[in-house]
Amino acid sequence: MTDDRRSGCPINLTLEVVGDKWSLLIIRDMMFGNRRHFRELLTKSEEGISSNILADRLKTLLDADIITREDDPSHKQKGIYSLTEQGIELLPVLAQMAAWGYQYLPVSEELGIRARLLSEGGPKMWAEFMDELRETHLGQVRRRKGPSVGERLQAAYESVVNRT
Amino acid sequence: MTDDRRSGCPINLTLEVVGDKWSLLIIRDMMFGNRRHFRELLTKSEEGISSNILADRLKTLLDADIITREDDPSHKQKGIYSLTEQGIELLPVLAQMAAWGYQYLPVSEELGIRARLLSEGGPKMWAEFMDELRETHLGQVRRRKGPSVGERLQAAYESVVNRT
DNA sequence: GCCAACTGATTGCGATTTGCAACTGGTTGT
DNA sequence: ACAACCAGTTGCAAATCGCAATCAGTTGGC
Repeated sequence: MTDDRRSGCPINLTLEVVGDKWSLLIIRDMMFGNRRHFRELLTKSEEGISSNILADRLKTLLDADIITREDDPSHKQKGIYSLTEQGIELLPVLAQMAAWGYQYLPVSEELGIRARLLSEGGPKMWAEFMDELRETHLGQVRRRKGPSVGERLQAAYESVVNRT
Repeated sequence: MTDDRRSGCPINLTLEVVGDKWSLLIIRDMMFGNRRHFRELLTKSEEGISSNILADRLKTLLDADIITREDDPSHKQKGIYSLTEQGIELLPVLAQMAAWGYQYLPVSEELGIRARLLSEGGPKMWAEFMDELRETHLGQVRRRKGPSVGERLQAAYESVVNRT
C-alpha cells in the first residue's frame, strides 16, 4: 500500500481510490441495498463478488475514510460497515454514472428503474437521499417529510419485479 | 473481447465500460486538454500512460462508441479522435468526480482550480461546456455568448501556474 | 455440552491485466 | 537522402484478479 500518486488531478486522485470495477458497486449496495455486513455484501451482490476481493476493497475503503467499521453488539464476529460523510457524498457520482448507463447501455428493466427515478429526481432528490443516508449511517436526525427516497426507490423496484 | 456482463445494473454497466484507471483520464484530456491525436494523449498526459495501454483503451472507447476516429487530412498517418455525444455526456460524471476529489483528496493547486470553477459553475456551466464540446467534436454550431467555458478554465489554470 | 450452521475473513494458484522498454513500418520536412 | 515524427505493436516480468477451498471463532438448537 504505497501512497505515491500519479498526479494531483482531482479526477485522477478519485480514480485512484474508487476507480476499479468493485469499489463503487460495494458503495452502491451499501447505499441502495442497505447492505451493512460482510455476508450481505458478499451474497446479495448482483454481480457475485468473491470474498477475497470484497475483504480487500473494504480494507481500501476503510483506509480512504469512505466507510467505517464497528462491532455488531448482537454478534461478536459481525462488523457493521457504515458510510462516512465522504462516502455519502459519492452519491452524485453514482447517480451520474447511473443516469449515463441508463441512457446508453443495455440496462435491465428491474435494475434500471431506480436509475430513472434518481435521474428524474435530480440533485434535489439526491440531496434528500443523502440526508437519509446521514441518518442511517451517521445517526443524524432528519426532519421527515413523507415517504423517504429510499422507500420510494425500493417500492418502484419491487413493482417492476412483481409485475407479471 | 467477450460481451458477457456481470449484471444489468446501470452503474455496473458503466463501470464495465469506463471503470478502469485510464479510460476516464483519456476522456478528461480530450475534454479539458483538447488532445485529439495519439501522440498528444501519450506525451502530454499528466500521469504518463504507456503506448500499449493507450492504444488498447482507445480501441475499447471506439467499440463503446464513446469516441470516433477519422484520418487527419494534413498527415496520412495521423488520426483525429473525437468525442461522440455519449462521450460528451460523460462530462457530468467527470465533474462530480472532480468535485469529490477536490473536496476530499490532496489535490494540487494548479490541477484543482478547474475542478473548483467547474464545481462552482454547477450543472448550468457543465451544459454550456458540453455545448462547446459538441461544437469542437461534432461540428455543431453554437450560439456564442462571451468567452467559452473552456477558455475560462484554461485561463484560470494558467493564472495559477504563472503565479510566482 | 455438542455439533451444525454461520460469521468475517485468508490462502493457494492459475489466468488475466498491467506497464515498461524496445521495436516496427510508414510519413513528413529539409 | 535522412532525421524526426507518426500510430501503434511486441516481448516480457510483475502485479492483480478471481475462483475454490479453507480457517478459526461464534451462535443457536437440542
